[in-house]
Amino acid sequence: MTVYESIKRSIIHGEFPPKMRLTEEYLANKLQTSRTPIREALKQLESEGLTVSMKRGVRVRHFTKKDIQQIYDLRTLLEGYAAAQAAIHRTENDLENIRLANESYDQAIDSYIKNGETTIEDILEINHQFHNAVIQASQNQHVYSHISKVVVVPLIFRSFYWFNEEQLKHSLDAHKTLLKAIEEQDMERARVAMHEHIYHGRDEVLKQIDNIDAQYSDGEEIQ
Amino acid sequence: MTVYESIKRSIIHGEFPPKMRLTEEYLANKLQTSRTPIREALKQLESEGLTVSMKRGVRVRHFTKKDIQQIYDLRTLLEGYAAAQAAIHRTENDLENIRLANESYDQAIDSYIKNGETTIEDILEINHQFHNAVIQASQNQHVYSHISKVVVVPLIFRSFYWFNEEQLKHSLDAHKTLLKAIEEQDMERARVAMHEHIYHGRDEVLKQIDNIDAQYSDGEEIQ
DNA sequence: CCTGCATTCATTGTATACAAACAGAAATCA
DNA sequence: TGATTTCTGTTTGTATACAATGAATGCAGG
Repeated sequence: MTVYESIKRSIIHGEFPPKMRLTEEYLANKLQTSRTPIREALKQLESEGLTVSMKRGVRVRHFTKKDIQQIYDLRTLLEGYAAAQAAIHRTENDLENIRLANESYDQAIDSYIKNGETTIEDILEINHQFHNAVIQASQNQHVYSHISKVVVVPLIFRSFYWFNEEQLKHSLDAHKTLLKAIEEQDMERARVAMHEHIYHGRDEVLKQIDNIDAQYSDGEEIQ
Repeated sequence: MTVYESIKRSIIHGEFPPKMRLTEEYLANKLQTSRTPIREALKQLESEGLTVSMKRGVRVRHFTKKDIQQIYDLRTLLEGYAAAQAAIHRTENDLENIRLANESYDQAIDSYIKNGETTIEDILEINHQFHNAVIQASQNQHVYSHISKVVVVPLIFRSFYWFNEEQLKHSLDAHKTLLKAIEEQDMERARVAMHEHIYHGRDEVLKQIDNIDAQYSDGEEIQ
């Protein structure tokens, strides 16, 4: 794992919480390396928006509720577009990949509900694979980099997630609707299916944020 | 000007042409600095997609015609969204900024046509200000970072641009239509106006690329 | 007690030395 | 001759020393 990936992981997993100051020496010590690779990694993280730098030093970015809303709006737009394009441009091979990811997702949720070995982390990962398969099928190489930027942020709130059986099944249904629309090359239905799917996720996350913690109100600004 | 800005500028202005290898020492020499700041800048540029790194070293990214098409599609999507949001959410202050930028644009084009002191570079800059004013009015802080990523790439082909009187006036009309839609809070008309505006630009750039140079065919891949 | 200034400390910015890795040339052997 | 290996030079990766710069602290004067 590179230095960059390691820091990113720590941010996403909440080990480095929002607003935490990241000094170079601290990170260098923690990751058993020198400051040079740390600085490079921090520059990358900053241009991806996961950190903010001030006159002196850099902090983990704090996202307000408003940020989450806006980021989800962009994600809806971008993934909706990807789904619509996938409906038109998908090859047979792409279709096969989406079907496979869909099956894995089906099984994972089944296993999770039946108290199998599957964890929430597994489900998130397989969900991610399904979405990636759709993006791949859109045949637009550039859309991926934009989507990955908006996908990461809500993961920071992962610890809040609470998936009940109903939500998971709802999500599975959404994937199936989407798959069908892409199979039938129905651009608009694909877009709408993706829109609804993501908006549903957005609502869930926002609800959780509201319930569990008040520190994400819009009042506070990113330092 | 920071090291990062300087390298970026050189890429955009074609001084560092596509596929050119950028060695750290060369850049350090050229910019009269050491390798450390150069490496940081290169990492940033890479995560913005302006360079590609190989096993050894980094090169200026080469964009094919297909890349340009896809990037313009994304720009259309994103700026169209920004325009629609601006129509709903713009404040009076935003409106004033857009109007001002529009006026500057009007004057600049007038001056350019009448062989005033205004250059194409000036017009590009003022056009940019107008678009930024619209993005600002959308009230979505995050959309800007995505748009700036897709706006930069076509600039690399700036040397191909050929603006005739007709095109400039067409562009000015488009801005005015957009401004009106935003004034009247007509979301859909704002979106459509922006879509058409950008698609027009896209067509022009693609036409120029076709005419002037054959090296951007899809066959070649980015090394 | 508060405000402005100076000193001190922590941390970042930059340069540079050295180690590691890769690419290309040269040499060796079949 | 052609393939494979070894050697060599160039360029990147990492560590570290030192310089520069904010931030914090304390002190003096109003």
